[in-house]
Order: sequence, then structure tokens, then C-alpha cells
Amino acid sequence: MSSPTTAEELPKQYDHRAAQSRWYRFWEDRGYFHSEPEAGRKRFSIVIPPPNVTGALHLGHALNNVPQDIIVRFKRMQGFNTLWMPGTDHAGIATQAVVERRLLSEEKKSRHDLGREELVRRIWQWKDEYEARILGQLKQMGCSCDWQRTRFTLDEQCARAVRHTFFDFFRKRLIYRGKRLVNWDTYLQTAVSDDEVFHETVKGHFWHLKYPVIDPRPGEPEFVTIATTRPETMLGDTAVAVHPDPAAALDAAEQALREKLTAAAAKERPEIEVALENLAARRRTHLPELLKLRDMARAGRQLELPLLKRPIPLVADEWAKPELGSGAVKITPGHDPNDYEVGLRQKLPMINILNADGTLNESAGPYQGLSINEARRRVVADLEAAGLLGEIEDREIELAHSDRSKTPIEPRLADQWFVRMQQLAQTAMDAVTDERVKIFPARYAKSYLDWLGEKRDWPVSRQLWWGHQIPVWYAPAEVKEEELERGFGGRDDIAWERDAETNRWLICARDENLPANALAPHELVREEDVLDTWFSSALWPHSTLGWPDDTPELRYYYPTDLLITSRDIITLWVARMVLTGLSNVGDVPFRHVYIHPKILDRYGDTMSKSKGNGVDPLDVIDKFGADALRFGIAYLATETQDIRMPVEFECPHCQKLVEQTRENRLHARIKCPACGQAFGTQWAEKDADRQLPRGAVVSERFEFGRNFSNKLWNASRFAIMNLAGYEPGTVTDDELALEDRWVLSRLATVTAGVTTALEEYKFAEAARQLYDFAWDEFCSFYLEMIKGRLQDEAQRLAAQRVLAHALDNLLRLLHPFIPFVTEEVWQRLAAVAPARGIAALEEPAESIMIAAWPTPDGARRDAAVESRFARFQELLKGLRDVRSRQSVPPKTIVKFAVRCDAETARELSSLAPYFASQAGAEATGWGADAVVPATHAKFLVAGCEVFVDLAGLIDVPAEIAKNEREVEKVTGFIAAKQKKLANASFVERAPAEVVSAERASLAELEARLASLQEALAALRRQQ
RNA sequence: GGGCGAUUAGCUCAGUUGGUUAGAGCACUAGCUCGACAAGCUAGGGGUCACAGGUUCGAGUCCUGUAUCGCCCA
Repeated sequence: MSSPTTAEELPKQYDHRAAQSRWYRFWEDRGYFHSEPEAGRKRFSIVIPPPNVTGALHLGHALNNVPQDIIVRFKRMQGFNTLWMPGTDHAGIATQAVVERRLLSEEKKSRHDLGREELVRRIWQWKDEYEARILGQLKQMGCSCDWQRTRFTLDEQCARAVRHTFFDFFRKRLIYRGKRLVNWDTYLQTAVSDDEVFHETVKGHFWHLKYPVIDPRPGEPEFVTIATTRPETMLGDTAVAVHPDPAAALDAAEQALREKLTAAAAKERPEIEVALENLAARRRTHLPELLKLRDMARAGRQLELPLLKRPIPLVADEWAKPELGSGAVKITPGHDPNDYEVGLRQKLPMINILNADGTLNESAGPYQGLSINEARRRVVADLEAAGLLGEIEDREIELAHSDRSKTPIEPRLADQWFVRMQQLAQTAMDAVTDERVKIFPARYAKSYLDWLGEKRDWPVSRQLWWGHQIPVWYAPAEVKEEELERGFGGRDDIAWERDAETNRWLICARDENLPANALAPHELVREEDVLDTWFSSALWPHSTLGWPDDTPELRYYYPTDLLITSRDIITLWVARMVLTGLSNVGDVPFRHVYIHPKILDRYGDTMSKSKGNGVDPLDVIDKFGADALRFGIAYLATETQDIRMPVEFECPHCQKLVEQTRENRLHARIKCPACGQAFGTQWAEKDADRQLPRGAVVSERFEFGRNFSNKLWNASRFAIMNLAGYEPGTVTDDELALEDRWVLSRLATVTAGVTTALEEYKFAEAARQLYDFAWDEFCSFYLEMIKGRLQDEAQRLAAQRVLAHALDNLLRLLHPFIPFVTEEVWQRLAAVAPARGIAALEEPAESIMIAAWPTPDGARRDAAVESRFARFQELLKGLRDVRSRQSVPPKTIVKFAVRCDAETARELSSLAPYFASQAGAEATGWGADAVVPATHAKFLVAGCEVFVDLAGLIDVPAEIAKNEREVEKVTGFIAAKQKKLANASFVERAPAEVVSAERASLAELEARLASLQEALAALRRQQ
């Protein structure tokens, strides 16, 4: 035979590498990924959450993209004109930070040495490299994106959308400039958002400083003591605060402690009691002075700020905590978020003492030019010399660090651009409350609404060079409005307003960059800041479709149908897309949002490259195949919020797995405990380490998916080999054997179940149903049972036709999950079975990717067949159990007799060939008068007594032991049931059907017990 | 501090509106090269469903609290 259907031509193991490269190219060449608007045709569209070009993708991204591809392939097969819009994100600060870090380590240069233009050029290079790598990773995973439409958040099209949006907001007076205390990264010299800050506990000190009171009255203290962990910030102090009602504050603190004490567990009590005692002591030691200071504050008394000799007020503010420290607190509005609030409340001056690079500026007087650490040493020394330094305590401090540069964050007052959120946030909230946007699982809607509900203005500027430069030009304050009218009047692409703080003109241009002399003789200066990355990603669903132009794409694909993303960016990204979509296009960006879980490692740490526990999907694909990766991910994508995934290093020398621990995951080289040889990790930097072969980070979790792909491959291999001589044709009902009816019934159920699960984004549920059906039903029973008929000329053709049809449907259902192996099989199946179907014949599509998604055939569902089949399975299992327990050699046929009613006898006896092929068992008699063999093992199944003839073979003690265990178990159940049924309230209150089911069950168990005891007695006689 | 979630077999996870004896994969034990598949087949062992209360005839499932872990927000 020349067709590729023989054992030699079909390897026993599925070759994922060959299939992946062959079929991905095939799909791409045929243009299946591409979508064009097509009036009148139903469509399905989705935009990718654009991965950052900062680095390569890890398993977390796989968890994001695999579900998207599953849905996209599912919808495409359902006949939707399906678009999956791909692209990447420029990730402003993150990308600039990696490039700058590399610049410093490799060339010892800062960005200022290079200049804006050259740095941006280098970042573009980086972007090109990583974008290619990321898109390659997505392709390897099998993602069916429309690559012709690939976008980048910093490309021309997205840039236009950004400028139009900014201009629109500006014109609507939604943009303003203002001072804000920001997290300042002194290393990268930019503000970073709260999300880019992490806290670390470090050892520090708590310095007590004495501020002299100016002209103290008799009885008033000469000094006020304050305590601080950052003494150098005193240079920016503009007040000292005490509580306006310290007695009441102490009462409140005491009350809180007492409440805690009543609720506390025994072991916590002593600690709270100590705190209460301290509080009582404090009333005696501190309260009188605090009351006095409060009165002084009310009287407007001033203190002298040491070193700078600046008078600063003593103010009364609730921020001061009488129960902590001295009870008085220094206020540095320019460098502490809490103090900033106090500053606003008390209308205090705000002094910025820092330069962008973290050195002190002119406001620090004699300390100007020093670094923060030098300034701290000098300030402490000078205070000591002046006799103004008190106690110094050791203390652990929670210090904020920049996630980008890993250096400490300095709170710093800086000019920033904001978008007013009051109305915009409300529109986005409404969209979710009235379900124009539906979030799955629904619980995530809460965090979305809570966050938007605060309606905090959106800080959109970043002091970076990589990003969309803000399209605003400054004109000097003295310019008259008429001059602007003369220069730009009548244009709808230029708008201006005066900056509230500086009185300068802010001129926003939508389409073009204004030259410096556009308003000659005045000089225009462009704002240097760029926009936050989220500003451009917020536009992603409509900017990628061509907005601001009214394109056919925008009209056809917008609003998109679904967004799949991770819960940590529900607020930063999802919420902002909704509000910009509503504002720019007038409709929500997507109908559904599915939030997928996050991957954690075995210790519960989130997976990330920087922790060293990141898994490159390509390593998994290489080892187990893309199908295995995908199926494993789908199987894990439950509705929980986390997925634990223990990861291992794979030794490149001996392929043994080395468990990854919190410790070894940070090493540059690891010695394999199995073979003793060393291998390198992602941290390898020294030449010696780099030269070692790299140990991939993998997870055994995916073995399961690989095994499944392989199982499907081998089942298909069997089918194809047995389809030799197949002739297309339909099958009549009377040609269908029990296993045919059964598998078709189950197929109908599974088709419906999988379809529903996918429509509800229950990926794990869908995968589980398919896995169980394919493995435990299709392979373990259906294929086994048709083997006989495939060898029988008379029944062969019908069996082949049902087989081809069932496999065809199973492949289609599995295709969105495991696209490569299903395509590989689909093509081979088409070669042997070019038309398939039970009731009607159908020619297979040229690719399974565009084959129709199966619809469940309700008429094939047959509960009677399924229950008959279940009884058969039970009997079979009983027979196998006896064989195994009695160590019957594999080739020995066992005989068995079944005592049961005539109906059951008729039904089961027709399955005789299956007992022979599946359990090596041959029935000697069925029914009431079946002859019981003298030496037997007996078991009960669904109203039948089964006697397995074991003449000469029986291991009596084993059989006795088994029966004894069984008796014990059944006795226990009976006791429990009797107790339950003896309970009057159960019989009265439980539903009648539950009670009668219990009674029936009890009767059945009692019969079983009697039978077991009878068998046991017989066995004992033989001993 | 507030919110969300998790805690079920050695590991990773399912477990529908509360209802007979709590499941799977991996790992483990025993047997198996029989014409799809050892990445496999057959059988088996392994669970006080985190803990303490409560509701109920009945709780892995509902309620309250505690502990531990994770995430988000401040």
C-alpha cells in the first residue's frame, strides 16, 4: 500500500517539532489568520494585550495568550469572521531603564552623555530585537493573530491616536498641569508610578532632634523634640505639628487597644496589656507638655529651624500622633506624602530641596550639591555640634525602592500633567454597572468599580525620552491672547490656555509640531515630558483599528468582543480603555473581559524574570511541544486567582531535573546533583559561567499535556491504519453497534459541554471534558471495542465510518487547544477518509483550522445506552480485578458464570466478545440457572452475582482477605445508613426521594453483605 | 489598615443548586511488550476536606471567627 497509513510510516511518537513548523507556515501561507471587514458577515474580534518590548515572554504571557488563541480558533471554526489584532507596547520607563542600565554597564555612559536622539535610536534597536523575539514566541505557541495588522504603541498610527486624544482632552479642559509629590527615581531621573515601587525593610535609625522655640514665654519649653528617620529632610521643613486635642487622641488610642484586647487570643493579650500600660504612662509623662505645645501652636508660636535658622510655625494638625515618639512631628511637605497633605491643610510653603539627580539644591543652603547620604552625615554632625541632637535609636525602616533601577525612591515635588477623571471615570463605571462591559469572573468588577470610584486624576507625564512627547508648547506669559488669535485663530487643530500656576501659555497642537518661531517674535518651547505608556495603551482597541479615521475596520470590528487579561491591570489598563473608548469612539472597547489567573512558583512567588523563576515558553515547547504547553495551560486556567507551578532546572548534561529553590534560582551556575557537572543559568555573566551549557527552566506540569497529545496521536495512528479500504458512505441505525451508539451519545454530550464551557470562558472545564472523553472513553473503550468488528468483513465498513466520524469530531473539538497535532492528524485522516459522516457525508475542509465547529446532535443522546454501557464497564472491571488479585497469567482465559434475571442475561450475553477481548474472560452461563463453578471468586455488580471459575488457580487467602475488607466496608456503610434511617427527623424532613433512595441503598447493601458472607464461608471451607 | 482569593491524597488541582461510599494527573506498589500508544495498559495503596464554632434531618459545599499563604488598594 502506498498511502501513509502503515505502521512504518506512522511513528509511535508524535513529532511535535515537525508538525509545528509545517502547519504554522501552512496556515499563514493560506491566509487563515487574516481578516478583512465583510459587510453582512458576523464577526468576532479581540485585541491582544500588547506585551512589553522590555524582554522576552514568560509563562505568564503564555497563560494570557493561549486562552485568546483558543477562543479565536473556536470562534473562527464557528464561522465568525475572526480578527485577533496583535502588537507590542513600548513600555516607556521599563524599556528605557533596561537600555540605560545596559549603556552604563557596557559603555559606562549615562543617557545625558548620549543625548535624546541617540538614546531613542538605541531604544528603537532594542525594540526591534525584542519585538521580533516576542512575535516569534507567539507564533511558536501557535497564536493565530492577524500578523499583517501588527501594531506598536509608538508607531505612526498609534501616535496619531495619542495626539488626537490628548488634544481632545486639552480642548475639553480635561488636561492640566500641577505640582504633585511623586516617587522620584534619582537614578533614572524620572517619576515612577506607585505600581513601580516596592518596599524593602532596611536597618536605619530614629534620630531625635531639638528645635528651639523662638522667645519662649515663662513656663514654656525651650525646645520641641521631634524624631525622624531622615534627618536631612529637615532642611525642607516648613512646620512642626502637634495634635489639636492630644487627650482625646490618647483616649481613642486606648479605646482601640481595649477593643483589641477583648477580641484577642490569649497569647496576644500580654503584648496589648503592655501597650496599654505604656499609654497610661504617656499620659503622665507627655500629655501636659503636648497640651502646652498645642496652646502654643494656637497662639501662633514659632520655632527656629536649626542650621538654616529659618522660623517655622508650630501648627496643630491631626497627623501628629500623641501616642508615638515625642508627640510632635516635623512637617516636610516637599518630601513626604503625609506631610504633603498636612501642608495642603495648613497652607504651608512647600520646599523642594532636591535636584533631579538626587543632590541637594539651593534650598539646602550650605548643603547644596551634597548627595542625600553626605547631607545626612553633615546635618547630623552639625546638629550634634550645636547641641541639638538627642537620642539615636536603631530601627527597621520600610524604604521605598524603584522597581526599575532598584535604588531608593525620593518623594519629590514635581510638575506633572494630569487628566481630570471626575466625568471620565463615571462613564467607565456606568459601562460596567449596566453590563455593557461584563467581567468574568464577576468578582473582579468590584476592584474595577472601587478604583474608579475614587476618581483620582490621572497623572500622565513621565520625565523620559522614550515615549509620545506631550504635544504642548509654552509661550511666555506676556503674550497677549490677540497674538495667539492672530497666529492660530480659526484652526481646529490648535488650542491654548493659560497655565494656572505660571501664567504661561500652553499651546496644544494636534497634527503638527510647532516651530519655535511660530509666534515670532516670541519663542515657543516644547514640553520635554512624554506621556505615560498607559495613555497610549488605553487607546489600543480603537487606535489599532485606525481611529481617529473612520476606517472600515473601526466600523466593522469595534467594539471588540472580548479582552483577556490579568487581574493586576484591571485598573491601570482595562478601566482606562473603557473611558477612552467611550470618549473617543462613543462606545465601549469590548463586551466581555475575562481575567485569567496568575502563575506562582512552588513557594507562592509570582513568576518573573527578575526573580529567576521565569519559564520561557520556548523551553517548554522545545521539550514537550506547543500542544502540550497549550493543553497544560488550558487545563490550569480555572476560576481561581493563582496557579502553583513548581519549576525545575533541566541539567543539559544528563537531562535530570533539579528542583528550583528560592536559593538556587539566584545562582549563576548550578552543579547537577545527579551527574555532578555544572550548568549556567540566566544569571551567568562571568565568561566562565557563560561558557557552560545553559540549564533550561521547565516544569513537569506539562508532561501531562505531552502525554495527552501523544495519546491522541496514537489513537489516530490506530484509526488511520484501520481505515485502509475505507469507502465513504452513511451509516443506518441498524448498523450501529452498542459502542457506536454509546460513543455518539457521549460525543453529543461532550460537544455541548465543551461549547458551553468555552462560551463561559471555562477553559479548564472544557479541557477536562475533552481529556476524559478522549482518553477514558474514546481510547479506553470505543477503540478497544471496535477492534473485533474492524477485523470482520461484514461489519468492517460500518465500524470504519463511525470511527472516522467520531475521530473527525473529536479532532475538531480539540483543535483550539492542541492545533498542531489535530492538524497533522486531520490531514492524514483526509487522505484515507476523504468524506465522512453518519447521516450525511461531508468532505473535510482543507485545514482543520477552518473546519466547522461541531454542533451537538441531541438525537444521538441515549440515556438507556449509556446506562447499559455503564453496567458493562462495571462487570468488566470486576473481572479484571479478580484476574489481577489472583495473578491469573495474561494469556489464560478465565471462565465465569453470571446469575441474574433473564433481561439482564440477554443484554449482557450479547457482549460476550467484549469480555473475551477486554478481560480474557469467557462466560459459561447467564441467568437464574447458570451453573456456579465449584472453585470460584465471586463479586456483585448491578444486580448480578458473578462467579469466576478459578479451578486450580485460586489464591484462597487473597480472596478471603479481599472479601473480609469488603465485608468490613459494607458493614460500616450499613451501620451508617441504619443510623440515618433511624433518625426520625431525617425521615420526616428530608425529601421523599432522598429517603427512599437511602432505603433502597440499604437493602442493596444488606443483600451485598449476605452474599459476601456466603462467599466468605465457602472460601473458608476450602482452606 | 481595607478588599479579593486560597487552604481537599506526598505534589499540582477538580469537586455543579447542601443529599448514597470525596475524584483526576503526577509520584508510589504489583503485574503486563496482547498488532494504536511503556509518553502505554491493568489492578492497588494513599484523604479527620486548615482549625474552632454555628445553621441544617444532612456540610468539602452555607454562615461566623481564627491561623497560614498570595494578590490588589491605602
